[in-house]
Amino acid sequence: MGVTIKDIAKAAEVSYSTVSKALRDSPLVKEPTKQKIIKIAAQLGYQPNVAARSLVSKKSHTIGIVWPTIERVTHSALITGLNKRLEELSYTTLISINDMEHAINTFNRYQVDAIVAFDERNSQEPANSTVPIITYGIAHEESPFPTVDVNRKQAVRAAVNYLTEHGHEEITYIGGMTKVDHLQEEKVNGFLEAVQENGIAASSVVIAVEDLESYDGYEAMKKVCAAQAVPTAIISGSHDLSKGILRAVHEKGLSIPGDVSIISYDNIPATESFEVPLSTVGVPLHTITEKLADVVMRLISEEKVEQNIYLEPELKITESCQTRRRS
Amino acid sequence: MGVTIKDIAKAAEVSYSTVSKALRDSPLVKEPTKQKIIKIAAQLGYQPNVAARSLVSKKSHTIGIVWPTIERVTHSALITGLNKRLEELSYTTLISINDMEHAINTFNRYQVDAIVAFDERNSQEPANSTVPIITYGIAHEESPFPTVDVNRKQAVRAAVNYLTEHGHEEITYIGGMTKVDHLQEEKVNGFLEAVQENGIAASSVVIAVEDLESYDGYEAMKKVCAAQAVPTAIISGSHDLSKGILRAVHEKGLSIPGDVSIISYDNIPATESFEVPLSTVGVPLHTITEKLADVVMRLISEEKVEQNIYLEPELKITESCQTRRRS
DNA sequence: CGCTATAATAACAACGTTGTTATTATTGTA
DNA sequence: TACAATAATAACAACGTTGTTATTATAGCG
Repeated sequence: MGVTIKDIAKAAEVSYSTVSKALRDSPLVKEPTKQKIIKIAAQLGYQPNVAARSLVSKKSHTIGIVWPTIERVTHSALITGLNKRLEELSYTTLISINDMEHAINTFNRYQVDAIVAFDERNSQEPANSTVPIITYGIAHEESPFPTVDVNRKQAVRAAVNYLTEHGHEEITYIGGMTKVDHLQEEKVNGFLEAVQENGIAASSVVIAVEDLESYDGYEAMKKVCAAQAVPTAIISGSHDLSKGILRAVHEKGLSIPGDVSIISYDNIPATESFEVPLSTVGVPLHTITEKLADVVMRLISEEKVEQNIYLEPELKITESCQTRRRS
Repeated sequence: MGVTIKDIAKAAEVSYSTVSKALRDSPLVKEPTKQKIIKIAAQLGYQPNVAARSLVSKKSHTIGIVWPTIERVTHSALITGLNKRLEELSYTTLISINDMEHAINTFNRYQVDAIVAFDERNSQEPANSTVPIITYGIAHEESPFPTVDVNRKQAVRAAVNYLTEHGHEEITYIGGMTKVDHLQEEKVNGFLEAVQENGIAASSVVIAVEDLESYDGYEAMKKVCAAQAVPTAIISGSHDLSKGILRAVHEKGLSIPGDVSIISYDNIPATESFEVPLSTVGVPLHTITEKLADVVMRLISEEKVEQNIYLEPELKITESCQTRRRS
């Protein structure tokens, strides 16, 4: 029951090949004819059949996204953003929440033009995909695919450096520490390296949290407050953790930044809606999606792409930080 | 560079139409020939081209899911489950995180066989889709589409009834109450109706929470504990809220079910991993996805489908509830 | 052995679109 | 006015697959 170019051709009293050209805005069609055809197409509610189109063009104008961990909220905003950006570039996204191999099979059938994989454990085997694949996560040389990587280590280092330069000598990092999640591990490593280099390793602490939920931050911060020596600055490993940390600070009656300065790692916007607008360090979400879409487009047009693409984090300081007098 | 049936035909020295039949397991092909073709197809890593297939069959074997609110975690498990079920039925899902209208246009181009909409505010206008649409949410007669609805009101009523029958006379409901979210409102209404009918309206309380996160439950429960008269039973509006409620109870040193009985609304599994396995009332996730997939299949094969399909909740009582002696 | 009935395979048209080639209409120029 | 050059449109093939029809190979039987 779908409207095809043949229906339009009949209505406009031209051949269907003329309709095809008119709708693709070809200069081979006279302007008035073109206008007439476009108008009729709109009236009939014509939607081009992607199957037919991709069959002949060998392009589907579709990007596959592998996202096996749909429950992880952190990535949701990322995918939403990427999807929006790709729509702007008139690509459609096909999201698969299966494992890599299964997803690639599906995507091959659909002849997607490229695949973006959010699978953390980027598989070592080259996974026989006929189309370019790009992964988001931790870059390493052996990866068979180009990778876009947020430089998390650098981000946390920047936060530590900033705080040290502003007189802080007791800094506590609250975040995930499981070896499994490399993304979290990188941040911790950045912290440890930086405090070492700045000579404040002795007075610096890492508090490991179970999960990255708001409540975990809350509990961790309560622990921190209970200790005899409260640090002068906190670095939080994620946006959600920061929410909990703020609650704990609030309950304890401490002031920010009077008693404690806080910098939160994140790449989500919306940190401004907090009671205290948080200082943050990380790559803006917009930058990541922009870059991912950009690389995908380059891969599709078969341009060369660097193996590892690092995005540099930005340090955004607000009133949640203040300079510390040496005591 | 993709492998087509013609490549297989050449390798197997048969015509391509024979290959097509062999791969679709047609009885028109002799068994040994069939086996040979299937083997070669596997060797070459053949994946049928969906574009070509759907062009000729007018079926895409693809289901579109409209999910504009990708950030809502609650639905994630639902979509993951639905996706898995549809895969079993050899359908692929196309998830769109755009608004209904935009999504329908995309889906029309892709010739999806049906659309499942998780958009809460199910639009009144019939949205000119050429394929059947089914919505998940609150059923009402005017909706232009068939709707699968969890009977939330009934669920909470069942919880209240159970508790009343077991001697509880002071019950508190903790949950969302904004008029905007009908899904939450229904539960509250169920509670209010039931306490009224059971004649315990005077001693029953509704605590409204801002959001449905774990922390909101925690805060609400702390408020409850602080009051002079602690209720003998709590009904929680969601799985996440329950997590926070349990923390608060734990902190306060109350025992479950000794001091307070708890029933949690939810349809997510994994409540068993809690310290105290919670009593729950709701429709099992599995039942919902099963039903949704079932209805979708019926719609595709053009069978008649009821306008509103109600799923009856199940009350699952564990050791988090106990009978209360009248004081 | 020769013929028909049937099994097995091959050839072909169609799905809706695009790019190329062929045809027809229009214009410019001597 | 006649003829080429060019503009506009139409016709056609192809993309990879499926369902239908046509052809060829095999078996059954008198």
